[in-house]
Amino acid sequence: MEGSGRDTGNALLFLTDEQLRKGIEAMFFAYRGFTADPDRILADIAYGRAHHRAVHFIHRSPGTTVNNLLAMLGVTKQSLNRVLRALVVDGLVRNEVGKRDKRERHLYLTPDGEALERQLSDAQRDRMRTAYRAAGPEAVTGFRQVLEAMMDEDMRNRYDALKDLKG
Amino acid sequence: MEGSGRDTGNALLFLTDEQLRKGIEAMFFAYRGFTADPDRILADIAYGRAHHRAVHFIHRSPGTTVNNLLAMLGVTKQSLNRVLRALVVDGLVRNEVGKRDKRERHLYLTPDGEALERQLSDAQRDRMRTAYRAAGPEAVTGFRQVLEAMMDEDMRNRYDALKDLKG
DNA sequence: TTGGAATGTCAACAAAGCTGACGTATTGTG
DNA sequence: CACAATACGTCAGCTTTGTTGACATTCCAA
Repeated sequence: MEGSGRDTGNALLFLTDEQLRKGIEAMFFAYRGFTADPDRILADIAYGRAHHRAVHFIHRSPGTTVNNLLAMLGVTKQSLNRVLRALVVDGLVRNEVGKRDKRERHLYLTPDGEALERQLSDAQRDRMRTAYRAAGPEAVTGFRQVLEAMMDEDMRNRYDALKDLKG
Repeated sequence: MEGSGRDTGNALLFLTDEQLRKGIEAMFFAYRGFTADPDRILADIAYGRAHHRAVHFIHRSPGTTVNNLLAMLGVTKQSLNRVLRALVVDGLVRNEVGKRDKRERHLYLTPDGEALERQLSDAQRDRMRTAYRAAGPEAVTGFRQVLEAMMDEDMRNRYDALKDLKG
């Protein structure tokens, strides 16, 4: 129960149930905002969040396989397949048989797919940028620290794997 | 383009697309963790996240009306009604006709409902506490600042309205 | 008092998750 | 080589949770 040292008795006041509850509610309402802008765009073209996620991660790692994507998203292949099929039919995703291993299908965004990805991520980044700017660099560091500490072990692994790509 | 003053040219490096993308992905994976523990509990009793949200907000403002709850959750009344009906049938929520306005139904958790709420929020708070402790008080402040800046106007109003209840 | 607004319920449907089963092509192994 | 394992796709059917539309009840104000 002894804190960082220089503080006396109330060093852990930020861990009270009240503070934690506020964090929980902030997380709930903020996530709404986080998805609101892409959701609006997607609704117009009869797509949903599942399509957004697929497009996002294919953009992040072009040539990824269906299995990789499955592991990223944490859904069943049946669920992903439904979404992926629509994206391929609509010409947003290209589906290439593996050269080394012909069982694998490598996924790429078509130019149209890239355009949609940009539209979606621009909207989401705009909101993020506004929030970051309002809060300032130190706040952003804390924001990221708490989020990373909140992830499950395997989620953090997926998150870290993405960082290695370009970050 | 001139920043806080003491920084020179790269004061806004935290606003690069790369940084924003990391924030977006952190938000995605962290939200998974955020809901994971309650989801596990709920799956055992054949409930979902919608039930959790209803129970949470009824607990927060006992006696609230269906309309209040609707505004909080941002779903249609038909969607909420289904969830609410199940909770009432199962004896977790009590449904009281308004005294002043008989059109309104005031919602309260029964003792069983309170017990479930405690079980769910304990699980969620535990994860939050662990994350908060790992990140430290300054990080938590930043975390909350960014989240609040990320909310839509009306979401922030709802969030603020809850803060006023107990502070 | 009567018509409109507010509140809540019932019915039907859609998106997106799930399980289970099965088929097919390909790869790796005993 | 024969056979098991892997990667992917698909069909069928179910659940949760969102949506619209139609409708009953209640309140309030013109």
